Amino acid sequence: MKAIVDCNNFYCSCERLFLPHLEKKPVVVLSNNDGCIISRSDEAKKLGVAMAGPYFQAKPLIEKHNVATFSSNYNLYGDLSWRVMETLRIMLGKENVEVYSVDECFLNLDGFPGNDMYETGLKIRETVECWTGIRVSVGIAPTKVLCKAANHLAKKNKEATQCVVVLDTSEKITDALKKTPVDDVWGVGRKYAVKLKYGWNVHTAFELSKLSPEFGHKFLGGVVGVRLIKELRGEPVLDMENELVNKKMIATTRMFGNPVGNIADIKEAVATYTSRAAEKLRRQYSAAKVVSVFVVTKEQDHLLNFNRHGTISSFTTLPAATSFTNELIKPAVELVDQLYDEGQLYKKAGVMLSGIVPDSSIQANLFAPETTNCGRKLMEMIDNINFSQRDDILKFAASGTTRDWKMRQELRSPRYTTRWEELFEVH
DNA sequence: TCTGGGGTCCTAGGACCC
DNA sequence: TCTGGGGTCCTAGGACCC
Repeated sequence: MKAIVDCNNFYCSCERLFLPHLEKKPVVVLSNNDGCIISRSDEAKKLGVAMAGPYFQAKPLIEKHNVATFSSNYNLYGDLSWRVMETLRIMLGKENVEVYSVDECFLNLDGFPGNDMYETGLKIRETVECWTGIRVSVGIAPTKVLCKAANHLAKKNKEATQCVVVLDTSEKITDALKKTPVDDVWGVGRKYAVKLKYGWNVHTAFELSKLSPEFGHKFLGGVVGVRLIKELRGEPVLDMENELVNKKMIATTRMFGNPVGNIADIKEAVATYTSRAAEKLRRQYSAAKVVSVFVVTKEQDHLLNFNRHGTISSFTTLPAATSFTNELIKPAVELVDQLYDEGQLYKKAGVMLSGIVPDSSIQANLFAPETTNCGRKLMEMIDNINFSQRDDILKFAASGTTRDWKMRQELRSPRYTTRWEELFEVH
C-alpha cells in the first residue's frame, strides 16, 4: 500500500504557526508580487475567497471580513516543509518517502509495522503535527491516483475522517470513486474535464474508471491516459520515484513590480535571475549548456488573454556546459539586446537553463586549467556566504543595485526560522 | 503517369501538476 | 490601475540519414 501525506492549507498553516491568534480565523497568502491568492484557510474558503484569483478582485471581500493577508514567505515555507518531510523520513526510512511538492509526499507503507492502515494513518498525522505543528491529511490506497482521491475525501470531511481515509477494499474504492467528481481526479485538468463531461457524459471518477484504456490512449493524452485509467482501477502503474534525480530544466522568472521600459533595468533583472538560477544549478552539482531568456510585454489590448500573449524568447547554446554565474550572465544579457524593443513596456522576464549535465568542474582536477578550479572555488565561496549571511550580500555587478523592477511584497511575515535577526522570540 | 520504408534526433507546443 | 512561479511528460512534425 501507498500513502500520500498532504499539508492542510500549507502556506496559511505556516503563517499561523507563529501567530496563534489567527487559529480559526480566515487567512490568505498571496503569490509573488502580491498578484494572486495561492493559499486559503478553511475559514477564508468559506467566505468565498477564490483560489488563484487576483488579489485586487478579492480585496473588498478580504477587507470586509478582516481576513489576515500575507505576501509569500518562501524561506519560512521551505524550512517548515523540510521539517515535515524529515519527520516522515525518520518514521518510515528515507527510501520510503518521495517528496512530491513543497507540501506533499508519497509514502511506501509496505513493511511499516501494524496491520490497521487507519491506525497507521492516524499515527503519521499525529506525529507530524506534534513534531512540527503542521496539520496534514493522509490518503492510503494501492495506487498513487487512488491515494490522491482518498486524500481529497479526507480533506473534505475533516471531522468525520480525522483527516485519514483508507481505500483498501474494492467496495471502499468504488464508493470513493462514486463520490469523486471527474474534475477532482489527479491527472484530469481543465481541458480533459470539459471533454469528459460534455463530450462523453462522464461525471465521476467511477465512470472514468469504467472506460477502456484504449479510450484513455485515444482521448486523454496517449500513454498518460492509459496509466490514469489503470491506476483508478487499482492497478499500480506509477511507482515510487527516486528523488535524487536532478532537474532537467531550471528557471527563474518574475513579474516586475511595475512595468519597465528601460533596457538597463531589464538587463539587471535578467542578470539577477541568472544568478539565482545558477545557484540552483550548483546546488544539484550540474552545469547547463543552454541559456534561454524571455520577456513579456505589457498588454496594450486588454481584450487579449493575459497570459501567453506578448512573450518573446530566444536562447543561446554555449560551447560548453558551465555552472559559473559570470559565464551564464554574459549570454543572458546579450539575449536581452536581441529581444528588447525600444519604446515597449515589459511586465515580466525570465531565464531558463537547460541542456543540464553533471558539473565536470566539481572535482577540481589536476588537468583542468587553473582558472576552472579557481572559478569553482569562487562560486562555492559566494554560495556559502550568501547562504549563511543574507541573500545577495555578494553579487555580480551586472545585477545592479537599484532594483526599480523588484517585485512587490508588502505583507511578508518575518523569516522566523531561517534568519537570526528575525528569529521568533518568546518573552 | 508512376516517386519507399525505415530510423533517429530535435523542437515546439499541449496537457498536466503544485 | 492591479492576474505567480516553478516544474514534468508526451506527442507531432520536420530535418536528416541510409
